[in-house]
Amino acid sequence: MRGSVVGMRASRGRPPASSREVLADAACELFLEQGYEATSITEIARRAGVSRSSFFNYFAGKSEILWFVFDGRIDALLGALDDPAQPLADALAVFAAGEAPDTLALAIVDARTMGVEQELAAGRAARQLRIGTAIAHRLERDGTESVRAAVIGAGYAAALVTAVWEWADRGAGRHPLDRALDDAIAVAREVLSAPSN
Amino acid sequence: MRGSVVGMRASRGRPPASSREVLADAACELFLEQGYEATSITEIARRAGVSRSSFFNYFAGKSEILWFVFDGRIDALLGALDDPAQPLADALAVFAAGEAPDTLALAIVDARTMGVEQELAAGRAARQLRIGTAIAHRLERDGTESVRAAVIGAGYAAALVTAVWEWADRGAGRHPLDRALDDAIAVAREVLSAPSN
DNA sequence: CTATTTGTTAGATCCGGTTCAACAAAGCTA
DNA sequence: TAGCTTTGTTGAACCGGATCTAACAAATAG
Repeated sequence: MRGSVVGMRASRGRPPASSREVLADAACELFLEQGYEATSITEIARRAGVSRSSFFNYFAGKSEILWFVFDGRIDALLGALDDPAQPLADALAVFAAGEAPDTLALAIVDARTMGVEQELAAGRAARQLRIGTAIAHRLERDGTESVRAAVIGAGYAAALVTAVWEWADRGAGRHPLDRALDDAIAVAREVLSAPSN
Repeated sequence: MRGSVVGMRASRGRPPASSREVLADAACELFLEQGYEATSITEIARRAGVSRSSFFNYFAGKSEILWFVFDGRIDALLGALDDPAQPLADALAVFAAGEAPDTLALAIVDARTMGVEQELAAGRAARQLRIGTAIAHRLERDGTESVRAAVIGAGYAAALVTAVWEWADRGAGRHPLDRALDDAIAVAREVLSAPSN
């Protein structure tokens, strides 16, 4: 059974000895056992059976373990926002449809036992701002004044991220994320519908 | 001329050999000369005539040099929001009236030459989220549903922070900050005035 | 003068992150 | 089969931010 991971390897070169999944699983185990801060990258790599150096071939840093799925959604959203033909509502729908951010949900639920509250707050802030400014840029490009655009963008961003948090807090598996996101978007649209969008 | 800094020292013990101001000035000089990342805490301390260890008696970290004035305003805002008697509008006015965040303004204007864009983005995100969630909590306490509260809070927060950025970009000294903030708050209030606040 | 309080300092230590050169395993081509 | 290229792993050194601690210094109160 060669090329074990998924399908056949198409490319040349030495095959990877591990995968993001393996690393992420090992990391989440350790986070639950000892907490996020107390777990060093060296330990994660050791448990995953990989060298510390190799860890950085899979993740740019420790925090990325929590965020990489979520960040994938954000990238998709930003791509959709860049397309002038696609209306804002459709771009937001793009964000709502995507892979479920499991590692993030785990971190949110077990934030206390993981001691990951600091990182979660900082990471959430960075993502929310990224989403908000992207939407704001789009609105500015379409002619909206800058402060107004910032307010609207931040509002939608807060709706999306808050929805993800509430979804995770309710037990990520039990309810579909896309529903929660659609509802949140609807609320935001209602609140943000002052004279001229 | 004893107890040089400000007034007489009331308390016992060894008097401080330096001050936040001295450290901050030395740091800003170095940031402008070599950039933010390239300037180590050791260098800052050396230029200020203080040991590296001592630096941490004045600032919790390198980034705090940029943010401590701004953070003071945020703390004031959060305190005002905690007072149930004080209406939201008044609390926002509290934020608008305060010391001018000079180190931050410098960093914003010279972000490129300082190479401080990363830190500015991350720090801004953290502050904007902090403001936004504080306002949202206040609204929730007053009976607003959570997603709606998050949207409104994030909107006001974005307005405030965006206003500070635009004020700095225009050359912090040339225009009064409080005016810019009042205008931004007005825009936010207008955008966020959907059915039921 | 002594005790207490406050602050400074050097040093060790830890960890995240970067960089680099050496090595290993695969496919491709002859 | 023998190289060559590509891709990936590994160890080691290095840097800087941050924490901690014990020793030292300077002021005041009694």
